Amino acid sequence: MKKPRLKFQAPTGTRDLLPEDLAYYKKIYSLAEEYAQFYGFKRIEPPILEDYELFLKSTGATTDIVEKQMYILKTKGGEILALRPEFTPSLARSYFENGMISWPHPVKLYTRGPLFRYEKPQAGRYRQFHQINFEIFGSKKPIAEIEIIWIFLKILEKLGIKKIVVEINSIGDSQCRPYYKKILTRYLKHNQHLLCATCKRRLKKNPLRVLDCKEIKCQKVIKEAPQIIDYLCEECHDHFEKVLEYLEALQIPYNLNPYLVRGLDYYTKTVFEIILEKNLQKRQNALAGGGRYDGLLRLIGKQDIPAAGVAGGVERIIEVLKDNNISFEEEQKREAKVLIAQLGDEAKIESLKLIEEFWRAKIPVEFLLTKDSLTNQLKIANRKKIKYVVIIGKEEVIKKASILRDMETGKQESIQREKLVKEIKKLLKKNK
RNA sequence: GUGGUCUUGGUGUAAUGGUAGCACAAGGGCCUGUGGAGCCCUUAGUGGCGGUUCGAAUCCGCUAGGCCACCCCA
Repeated sequence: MKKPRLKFQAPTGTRDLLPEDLAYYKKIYSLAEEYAQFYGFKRIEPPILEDYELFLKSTGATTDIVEKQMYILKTKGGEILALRPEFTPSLARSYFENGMISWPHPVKLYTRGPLFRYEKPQAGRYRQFHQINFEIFGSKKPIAEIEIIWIFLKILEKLGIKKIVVEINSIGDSQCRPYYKKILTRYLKHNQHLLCATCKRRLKKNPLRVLDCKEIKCQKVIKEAPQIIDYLCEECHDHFEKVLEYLEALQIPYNLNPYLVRGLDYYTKTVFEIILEKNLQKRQNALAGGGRYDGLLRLIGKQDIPAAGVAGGVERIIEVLKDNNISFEEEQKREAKVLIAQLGDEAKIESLKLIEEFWRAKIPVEFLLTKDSLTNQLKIANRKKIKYVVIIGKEEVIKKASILRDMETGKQESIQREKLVKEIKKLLKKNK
């Protein structure tokens, strides 16, 4: 693959979504929306731009996303804004700003749309990408996590994606994590000389992230490291146990991965990724990720509101669909069975009026107002395999008539203009 | 951020240092009011910059972009 060397082209990592691409998006969005509605998630649409600090405070200053992946811009007025790199902070902000705190709880929100992260593009990764996102605000019950995982798995299932695993872990909360952090840090410091350079840095800023490292030398250290699950406080422990129980009961395939910590700061207790079985080993290209973030809303608003959410990557899902030769093109291809051919200016004007009549009758029509020769119009009708052609010329305009030609039989008849649409409707019905 | 690899009309390709060619697509015509075939015409290309050379799509360097991997993640 290459790109045309035009003067202008889409910026790195962005692209035009063409009709065939959009067929996939449409399918995924409509399915997600159906689920959202059925499960009581209200759709909202936050702005693409947000205050830069929103992400700094919530996503976390030491995360990769904030540290190096955000598109940041300064407005004429001097505000510093960011193109949203994820949805959750926006939704949390919106929750407070729009007084959802007085809605019946839990408040369940669904959203979707483009997100932006400045990264090197590669398989299943773009700088502008799309997610579908489900959030539950106001419940600390473990079933909340299960509900969003369940919904997501069902959506994938309905799309025809199989062999999916939920990678899951608990990373504790403000009670137990600080303690674990201390223990882990002590352990890592002891073995600091064995760690890679990045991890030495992580050790100072965000020691949990060391567990995520895939460097072989770090892996050795990590293997022997104390695991968070052994240090969970009673509350977190019970919570996680319940989550796992639910997963078992629902027969959801999962993999308890004690090293899963995820790149965002705000998570508490449950964290998970939904991933293809075959990508499990390398933990590559998660289809979705999420977890619980009981501390996040406090950072944005004034109250402590427990919450959980999941975000799925639309491009990632499409990638899998394509790998499995699942396509939705057919649904998109609803070609017209009628073409209006015209001759002369009067007929062009008449055609527009006629097209509108077809629109009202909900009959899809093709037309070629920019063509002058009837030969060409018929040629195109033929190539597009359109069965009926309506021909309107000067004469027909004057006589308030029209010619209806059956392209398969070659027969044609003159029909009064006002009866035309009705007549075609009848014919189409018969043909079904 | 690091590394690999690729880039010729709209698409698919040919030309291995010496005339940038072919096929398809697109537009038009033969045939101003009747299609499917055929024939003809037109549009349109070596990503960009520089170097080597009498001469560069071809060799070299840089750059941009695509794809991929690492990192990280959706």
